[in-house]
Amino acid sequence: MPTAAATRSDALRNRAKLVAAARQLFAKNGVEVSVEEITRHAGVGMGTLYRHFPTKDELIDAVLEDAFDEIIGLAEEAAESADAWAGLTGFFERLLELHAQNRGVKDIVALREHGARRADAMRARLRPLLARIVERAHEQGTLRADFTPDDLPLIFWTANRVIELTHDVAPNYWRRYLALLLDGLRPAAATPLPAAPLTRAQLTRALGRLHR
Amino acid sequence: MPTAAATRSDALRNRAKLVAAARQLFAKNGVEVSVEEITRHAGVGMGTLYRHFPTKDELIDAVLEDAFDEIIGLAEEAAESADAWAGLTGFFERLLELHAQNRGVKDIVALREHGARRADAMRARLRPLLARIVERAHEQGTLRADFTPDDLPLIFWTANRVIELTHDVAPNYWRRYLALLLDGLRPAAATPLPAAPLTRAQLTRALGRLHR
DNA sequence: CAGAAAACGGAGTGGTCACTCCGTTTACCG
DNA sequence: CGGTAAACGGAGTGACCACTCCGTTTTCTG
Repeated sequence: MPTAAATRSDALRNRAKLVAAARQLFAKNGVEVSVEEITRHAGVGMGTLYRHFPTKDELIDAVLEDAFDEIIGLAEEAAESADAWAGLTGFFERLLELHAQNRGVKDIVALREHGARRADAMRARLRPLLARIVERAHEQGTLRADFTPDDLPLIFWTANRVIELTHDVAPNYWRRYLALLLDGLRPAAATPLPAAPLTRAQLTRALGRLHR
Repeated sequence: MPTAAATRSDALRNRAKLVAAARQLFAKNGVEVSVEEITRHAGVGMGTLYRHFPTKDELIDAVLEDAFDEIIGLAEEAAESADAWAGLTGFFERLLELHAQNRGVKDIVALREHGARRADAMRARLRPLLARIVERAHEQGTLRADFTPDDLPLIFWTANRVIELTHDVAPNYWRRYLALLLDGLRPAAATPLPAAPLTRAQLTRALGRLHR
């Protein structure tokens, strides 16, 4: 009776070393660090990396799994908040703090089609949570009525840009940007908007552009 | 009496062909088109390009000269507007329209240190004009008091990001974003901001990050 | 403890890019 | 025209990237 071959101990060890090295490097420099640098940090060869992960994106996916969970947690917490506006703004503050201290996070939303199983799953779980917060904020009259859940990526995209540009130089400047933008989302500030929100299909296609 | 050698006619012609080809390609695809593609479109060899322009950035600089002038023109027009708020918002609308139809424009602010003589000059001319508009809007009470001229790049940076991501898919979506953000800049919308504006030095360093 | 299967490492491949070098062609002057 | 300096073109260079291939080493099993 042929037992399904158990994974060898060195294989397990090396996989763990790779993930640990990648986690550290992604946090410091974003996912664009070269695979060569990752293997060097992990003390293994290129072949080892590509035996464990068919592609760099798959490694990214594996490394960012924790971050996925953390983000989902933030959204669940936000959805439970009695004050929907506070929940929404708090969610963005936390999410962007995460990005500010871990540059890998910014790419979570953006992983390429292929190695993005977990990222897709995360987005799918996130969507209804955020939709509910927006809906409840509308009901509570604390969010302008013409703002839709599909406008949310706008906040993430643009604040990420601010973080990328200013984090090394003024690590809290993004908070100023976020405050300015949020002030425009209050019902009292609303003036008629000149263009429609994105459709789901448009949003998906825009997501594809996130990679350079 | 040795006359200073007059430039040969073919050299002049080829230089013009290069600039024309680059202008067209930059507008359609942004400045990241390869030099090989530029020479192919111009119908000249690589050597010819690099005899006329010591570096790709110098070529970019030459090509975007017109756009520089156009932007300065927009700012002057805005500075003359009696209603400073209308001038400011109009300026950004026009500037971003320019970007939406000419992808090269987005890089104007960002040219690398070296081949950026003209870009630097443009920024230097732009700064006092924009500072005046902001000041007058403050006087007229149409812009929140805690918004400074050094916060203006925020609008450009973030709106550019929206254009890059959505232009092919929803060419006017950036207008929606701009409207949301501007609604946050009105005095009535203002809540206290959690972080200071960038200093001039910080701004300069952040500019350096614009190139990926 | 032996030998087969599994895992390893890292030089090598193929792609892209900006930029260079030099044999060939062209324009201009007398 | 004819000779010469200027300008030309494009294959080649080197740097970087993700990814592959295969001779060598390690682990585990009987």
